[in-house]
Amino acid sequence: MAKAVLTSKSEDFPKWYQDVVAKAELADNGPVRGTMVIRPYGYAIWERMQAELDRRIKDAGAQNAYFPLFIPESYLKREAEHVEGFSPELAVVTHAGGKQLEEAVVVRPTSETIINSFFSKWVQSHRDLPLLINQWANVVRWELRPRVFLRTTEFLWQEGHTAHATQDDARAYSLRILHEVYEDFAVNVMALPVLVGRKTERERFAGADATYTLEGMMGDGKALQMGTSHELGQNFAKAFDITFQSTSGTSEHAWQTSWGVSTRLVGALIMGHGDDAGLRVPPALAPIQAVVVLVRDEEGAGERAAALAAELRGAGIRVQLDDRVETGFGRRAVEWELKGVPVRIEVGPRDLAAGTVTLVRRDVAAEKATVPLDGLGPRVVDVLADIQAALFQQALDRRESGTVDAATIEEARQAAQAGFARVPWDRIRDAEVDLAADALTVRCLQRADGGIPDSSADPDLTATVAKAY
RNA sequence: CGGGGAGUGGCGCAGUGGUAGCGCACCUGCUUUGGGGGCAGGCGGUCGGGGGUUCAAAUCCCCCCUCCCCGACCA
Repeated sequence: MAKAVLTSKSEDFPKWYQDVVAKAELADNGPVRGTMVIRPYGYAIWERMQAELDRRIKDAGAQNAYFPLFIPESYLKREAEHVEGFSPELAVVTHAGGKQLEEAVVVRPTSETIINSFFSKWVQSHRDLPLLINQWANVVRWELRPRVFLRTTEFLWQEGHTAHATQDDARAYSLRILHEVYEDFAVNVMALPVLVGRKTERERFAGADATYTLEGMMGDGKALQMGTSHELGQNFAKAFDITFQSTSGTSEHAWQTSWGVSTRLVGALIMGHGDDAGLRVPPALAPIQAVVVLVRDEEGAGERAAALAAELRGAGIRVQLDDRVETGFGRRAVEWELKGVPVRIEVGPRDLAAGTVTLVRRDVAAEKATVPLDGLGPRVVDVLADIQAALFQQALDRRESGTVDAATIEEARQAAQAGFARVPWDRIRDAEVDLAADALTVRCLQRADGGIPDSSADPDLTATVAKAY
C-alpha cells in the first residue's frame, strides 16, 4: 500500500478534497478570488464529459451555437424575477476602451436574456418551432464562497435554450433532457446514482415556472446539485416578445425551457468516487482507462510494453504508456492511483519471463492479479466494464445506507446531519425556512413511485432533505 | 457580509527584536528500480502588501489584501 499521501477523507473531508484536486493535478486556484486554472488532466476529464453530453444533446435534437459574453445591462432587467435573482452576483463592466460606457454591460451569469432577444427575431411562425439551441461557454457569477469546481466565480458549462409552440411540448422537452441527457450521463458515464425530482418554490430558478434537478450524494453525505432543467413557461417569451403565428393564425407567446450542467460535475466525480488514495474515474468517463507501467527496461520489456499498449489501443481502450523508468516505480504507481486511472498494467522482465502481466484495479484496494499476456485486450475490456458497474454499486450502497426515512421534521433534522432524510412533504412544507436555519434544504420533491411531480402542491410527495454544496 | 483559523523557497512547516531555517519537491552525479529507494553535492525566499516604532522587525503597532473552515446567496 502507498504511504498516506493525502489527508484522509474521514479526518478532514474538505482538506481531502483540496488535496485530491492538487495531487491529481486537476486544477489550481487562479489569482482572482474564485477563479481556477483547469490543468491538462482536469481538462481532459471535462472534455470527456463534454463529448458524452454533447452527443446526447444532439441526439435530443439541439444544435450548438454561440452568443456573446457581454450582455447589455438593460436586458437583465427585462424579466423581474430573473434580475432579482442574479443581480447580487453580476460582474458589471462600466469602463472600457479608456472611457466610461454609456450603458454598462454585464458578463453573462447565464444567457437567457441575450439568447431570447435573438429568439424573438428568429421565431415568427409555428414552423420555426421547436427551436432547440445549446451553447458551450463560460459564465461568471460573483460568488461569496468559492470552492474549486464546486462553486467558482467563472465556470464552464453548457446551457440549452429552447422555444416551443405549446406548454406540453416545452414540459416534455425539459423532462427529456433531464432523463435522456443528464440522468443517463450521470448513471451510465459518471457511475453516480442521482435523485431526479422537482425543486421547491424556494429553490426554483429565478424566472422559471418549474425547476427539475439531479441530486447526488457525496462522500460526506452532503447533496450536490449535478444539473438542472427548467420550464420557463412564457415568462421570457413575454419579456422578450417571442411570438409566433399559430396554425389558426393567432399570435401566441412561445413556451420555453433552459437547462445546464457545468464543471461542477468534476467536483461531483471527486466527491462521489474518490477514496483515501485519490481520485477514482469510472472507465466510461476516464480519459485514460488503462496505463501500462514499464517497471524496468530489461530483456526487451520496453518493446513489449509499447507493443502491449498498442494492442490495447487496438481493442478500443484509451491507453497511456508509462515508460519513465528513470522515475521510481512506487512513485509512478502512486501517481496513477491519485489520478484514478481505472486499470494499471505493470510490465517487467519478471512478468514477461512468465508470459504474464500484473493487473491492478483501482476500484478495489490495492489488489494485484497476475494474468496471462494472451487475450489481455478482451480481458481488460471486461475488467473496465466490471469497474464501471462496481463504482456505481459502491456509490449506490453509500447513498442507500446514508438515507433515512423520517416521519417528522425533527427526525428529518437529525437524519440530515450526515445524509439524506426522506420525509413526507406535507409534514415540512411550511417549515422549509426553519430547516434553512440548520443549513438544511429540501433538495427535491418526488412522487411516491419516484416520478416527477407536476406541481409542488401534488398530494403525497416525498421531500429529500440534506445539507448541500 | 458575520464567526473561527492562517499567510515564511514549488508544497508542508519551524522560527517572540539581533546573520532566514528544516522536510519534501527540483537540479547534477553515482547507485537503485516489482509501492513515493540510497549516498554525495547544489539551485531556490524583497518572510502577503503598505505605513509606523526601534541602532536593529518574519517577530511589536496600525491599515489593507488573500486563502481555508462554519453560516447567509447560489450550477
